[in-house]
Amino acid sequence: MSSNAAIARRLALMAQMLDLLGEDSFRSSAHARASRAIEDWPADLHAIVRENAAGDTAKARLMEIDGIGAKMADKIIEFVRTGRIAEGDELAARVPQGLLELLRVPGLGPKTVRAMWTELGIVDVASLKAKIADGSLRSLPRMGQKAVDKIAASLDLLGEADRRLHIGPASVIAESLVGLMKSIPGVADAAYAGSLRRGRETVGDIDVLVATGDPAAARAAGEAFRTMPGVTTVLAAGESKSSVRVAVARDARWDDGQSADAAGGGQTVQVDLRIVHPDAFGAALMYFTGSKEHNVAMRQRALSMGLTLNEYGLFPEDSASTEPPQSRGVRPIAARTEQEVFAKLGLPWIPPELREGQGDVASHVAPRQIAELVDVPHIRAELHAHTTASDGVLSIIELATRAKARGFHTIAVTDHSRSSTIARGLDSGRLREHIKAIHAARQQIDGITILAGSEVDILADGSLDYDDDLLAQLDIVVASPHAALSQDPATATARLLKAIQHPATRILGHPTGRLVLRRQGLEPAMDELFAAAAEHDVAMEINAHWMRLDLRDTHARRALELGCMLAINCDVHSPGDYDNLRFGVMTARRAGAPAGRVVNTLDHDTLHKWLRREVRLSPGASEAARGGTPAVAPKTAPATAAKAAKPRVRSKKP
DNA sequence: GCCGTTTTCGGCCCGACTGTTTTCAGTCG
Repeated sequence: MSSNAAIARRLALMAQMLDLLGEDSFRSSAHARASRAIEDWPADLHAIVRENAAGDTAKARLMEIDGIGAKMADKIIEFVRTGRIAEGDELAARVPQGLLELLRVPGLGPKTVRAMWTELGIVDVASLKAKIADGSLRSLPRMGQKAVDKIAASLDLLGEADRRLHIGPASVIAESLVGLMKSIPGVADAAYAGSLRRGRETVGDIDVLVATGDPAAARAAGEAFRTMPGVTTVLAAGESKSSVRVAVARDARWDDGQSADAAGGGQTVQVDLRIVHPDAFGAALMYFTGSKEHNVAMRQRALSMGLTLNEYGLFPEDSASTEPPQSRGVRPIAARTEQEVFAKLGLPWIPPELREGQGDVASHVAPRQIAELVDVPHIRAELHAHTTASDGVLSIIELATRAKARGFHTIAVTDHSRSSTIARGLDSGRLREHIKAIHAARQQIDGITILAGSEVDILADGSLDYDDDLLAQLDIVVASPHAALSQDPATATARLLKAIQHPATRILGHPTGRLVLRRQGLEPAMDELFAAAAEHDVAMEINAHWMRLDLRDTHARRALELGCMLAINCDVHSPGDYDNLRFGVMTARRAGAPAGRVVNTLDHDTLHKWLRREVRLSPGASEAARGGTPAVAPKTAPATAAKAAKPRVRSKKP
């Protein structure tokens, strides 16, 4: 767990314990909000506290984060210095820790769990099961047999509900469902929303929106949704909202048997369907895309303009009425498209990837920066691909043909180096032959340049896996860590720095080696890597495979701030891997990356000059700051290099 | 516990669904 995640988790637990104790709910939500703010914060809070040894400086820096006030900053500092938060320990002493597990049961919230605890002495899953068995759970207020049955069923699925799903398989489910909905007569439109649309690397559920003004079509859509293939449970079935759980297909390449649960069953994911009128589709899409923080900020912005915003549209605010405007027949000012709602709020259309509530609604998101954000059509080259020579399934020609069909001008063949024995890495002799084969393939296909490269292992000591003479013969070297991924941070930092400094290295491939939801990977000092990469003009890769997404969004944002170039590569092993490009692009967009900072968007000549080190592209930290990237700065720039990049979003206390 | 172009006190987003109720509390997103 990264250090920010540890702090975030502690504060989230405190929020839950406050709830269970029946304390002020706003105090609880303040802790929950702080937790979310920290979890997504791009800079390492431990570093901020350590680097600002004077307590007041660290505190001031922390308080620049939206949602962190004086007391929360003190708690963070205390946690960094001692590994504990005294107030959290006191709460933990008052709350049976088994109750926290109960909060994860779908349908059980703090009020109910608190009642179970105080009325019936339930303190954990076991005692809850006992009270269900002896029938005493029914004695709680508003606790009927149906509710008891539901809780009993949920208990069996405990742990499943909060398992997150990779963006790759989630997209497959969402897109097939959107297709199904659009095929229903009378359905005007359908789209997925939620964290999937924002391009988060994992999602907790899938939200799909259907637009229709026809009640019969609405009923048909709901029915089709609840009976589609893969549905294991129907959780809710209303007129405008249904929820189901759907079985997730397993992925052969990454399936190591661990994804099945103890009972041998597969993973499921919750899918929510909302049916709205076409006239309100934009407002609904906006609402269900989130994030929660973004929505709160948007609503607050609306209120400050004398308007009120909900999933039915943007309305004039009428504080005299308690009934919502759409129920009173008030016509919305804007509702049909997202664009018009943003416009009426005086904002440019903010791409979903930037709607994380980190200042995106505040005034400093410039239309120009949004326009410059990298997008899939900008990508003109794939610089990390494998063939049958190592662990790919395509030949050189097949690889190039598919790249050309996508409109790419360059494809780099980068098979594994000799130390990656499991991936059939090439020894020096095979690599020499492979280079010849690539040169021969060039003669067989027009309209695309095939580069002879290698994905060279960064060995545990930071040296590269071939000798310098051989490396010098390659058109491109992607240097990547594959083994020794449990090194301590200091060793990992030195290792990767050495690889960046090697004159042959052009791209640092999947820099941490993490696998999403599977493996933590290396935890080097990212700022040091990015500074070195900017200096040596090495591009930092965003590996687009949904299992890797390495660099992750927050790291990529930091890399841009420190003046690095990025590379977005599919790490192609099979034909379908080219389709992962969008996940890498979304990750880059979440980092605020302009197309001009991604080497894969370069025209042919510039790219090849860069590969030959005839031009330098990395702007470096000071230039990057002047360039105003990334598109959305956090509330304040998290560390020194970016401090000059942006004015503060808004100053808090003087 | 946080926050401020209504503010340093008094607010804090808003609606659907469920299951339990004859009008609503709790959960969820």
